[in-house]
Amino acid sequence: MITELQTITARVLSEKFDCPTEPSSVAVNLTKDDIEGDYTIVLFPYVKRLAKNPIELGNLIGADILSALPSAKSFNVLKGFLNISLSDDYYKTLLKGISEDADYGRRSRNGKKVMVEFSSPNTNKPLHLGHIRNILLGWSVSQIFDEMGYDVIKTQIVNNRGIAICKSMLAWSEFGEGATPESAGVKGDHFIGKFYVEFETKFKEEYKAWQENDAGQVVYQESKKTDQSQEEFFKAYKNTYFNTHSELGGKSKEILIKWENGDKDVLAQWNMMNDWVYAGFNQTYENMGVHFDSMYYESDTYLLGKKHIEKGLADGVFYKKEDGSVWIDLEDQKLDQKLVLRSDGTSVYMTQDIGTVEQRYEETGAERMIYTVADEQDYHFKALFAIMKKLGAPYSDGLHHLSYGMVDLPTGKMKSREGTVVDADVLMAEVEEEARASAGERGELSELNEKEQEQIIDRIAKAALKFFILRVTAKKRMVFDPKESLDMQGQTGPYIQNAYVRIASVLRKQEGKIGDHSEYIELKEEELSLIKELAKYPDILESSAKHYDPSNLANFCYNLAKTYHRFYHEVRILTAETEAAKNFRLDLSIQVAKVLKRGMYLMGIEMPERM
RNA sequence: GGCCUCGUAGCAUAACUGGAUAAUGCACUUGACUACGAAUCAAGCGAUUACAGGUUCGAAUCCUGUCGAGGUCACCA
Repeated sequence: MITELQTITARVLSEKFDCPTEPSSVAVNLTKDDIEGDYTIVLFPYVKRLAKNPIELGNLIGADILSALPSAKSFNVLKGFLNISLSDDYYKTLLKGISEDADYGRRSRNGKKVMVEFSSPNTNKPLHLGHIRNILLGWSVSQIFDEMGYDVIKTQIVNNRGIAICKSMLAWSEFGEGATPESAGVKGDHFIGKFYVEFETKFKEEYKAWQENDAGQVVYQESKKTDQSQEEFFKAYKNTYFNTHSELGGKSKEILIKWENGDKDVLAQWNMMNDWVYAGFNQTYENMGVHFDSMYYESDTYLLGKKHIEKGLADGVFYKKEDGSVWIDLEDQKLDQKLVLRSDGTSVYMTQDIGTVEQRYEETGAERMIYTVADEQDYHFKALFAIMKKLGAPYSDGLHHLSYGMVDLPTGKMKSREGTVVDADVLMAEVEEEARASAGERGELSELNEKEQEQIIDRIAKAALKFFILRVTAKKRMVFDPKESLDMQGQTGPYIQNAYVRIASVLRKQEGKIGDHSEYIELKEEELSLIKELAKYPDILESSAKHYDPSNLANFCYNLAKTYHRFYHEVRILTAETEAAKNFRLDLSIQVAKVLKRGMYLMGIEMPERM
């Protein structure tokens, strides 16, 4: 419809006013709610160019549109805006189209592959609120791309190596007394996380004791800067202490070296402990309703990329310093000089990422790759993509960093050191408890068996949590109030589910097939609004994919549900004035339910049939 | 300090990506269950879109400056 209006307007302007205009340059918007009309053409640009009265110009164009476009019913001109109203018949046809399309909004397969990376946890800590946002975004964007016709490969890279995991291993060996997640009755990831924390605690004690004894004091007196307090000095010295003096630090580094040398015992312990963690993660993923198509482990990828460095050196993309380290100059992109290989020839983070991208492209042929990573890494990905472009990677334009803002608590930032991290499992359990309580109060589920009740409660709880997070524009930093995520009323996931449940309930009471409604001609305001809302859906999907942002879709689902709730209050369905009206409203309700269910599904939210 | 984000009612978020009188929810005040499900609906209260300039017919949105918040500037990942 928009293109038709653009074409006609451009033609009128070109032919009648000798004002050549590109159809695509004509601004056509949906008319504001409180103004009569459906589509609005913005006339200001032409008013100026033609030095014409906007009302006059609008009337002329409007008249032409009316005669050229059968579905146009009337028009009005307000200031420089030409508002076109479309006929009820047009909207009935629109509904018919939606009704006949079982996969409304879904595009046919385009044969292109896109790889979406998300979650990407460390194996020494359980998942937390930040991961939840990451996972929901990654999952949802994956689903939306799938809906847009892509073949999507959902993947994650697990950071399962390095000094951090060695700390957990050491703590387990020293203080674990052979315990396992099973014997302790703790989920594997939490079990390991506990040992990581224990390491840090013991290390802190050790460091503190050292500071107070002679050895520490000597170092302080010898190495301090002038005017540096003891406290400041030791804070800054912590890493050096870990690397040079600490017994615990030495032991964990020893483990790391053994790991790198392929020591059998160390690898066995590492495998065992990682398996515990993976099992824990998988439980959380399952609870969140997500899964992955492929996995990458840093232990496999951390050496990748070196050969690309060599090739880049040969091609003159990189340069070598005297000490043997390899760099790239990105100053032409307003980025800095960036290290890509250490002087001892070992990899850095960037080396590894270069290697991993190349590997993924070789393995899958994906021409687009989306990295779901928090915005603190904006710089890193800018640099990575710039490097890939300079290396001449054919897919470099298809690389995208799905950067999202950190999640803050009402009390401020989440800090693991201060114990203010919101654990993913704990949070989900809390929301579930709240959903159970409200369901219990309402009593609608009492006739169902326990298993059915639990499934519904689970869906309501997940809807509340997921919608709460996904409705916020991805790149924006957001404040997460755990209390508000427990809300089930107002602008929430359960509100949307409720609209669906109402429809399901009406349909249960309707007996027999829904008949014809072609006789129902004059549509009510509430019915028209619903069709207009439904008609937006394909555009919403497209823009969500274009901007890598499910929040469009989330807000759309809310608006559709809201429009339906209003319709439901204003209009009788099963006891409608005529049979045709009843059939029409049933059809309309079914389409709303269909779109709500699909839209929410794309965000990983399931609809209950009752609640 | 350089670079990158972001400042919208008490709070949390929208605004079709430059369009009309800045929208929604929470909270607060009212009203609507003998009604196809009240996790709902209707009405009210609440904003100089951080501030100051500029561009434009038109700015929350673009440009400049100021103030404020965060991130990042590792031979860590």
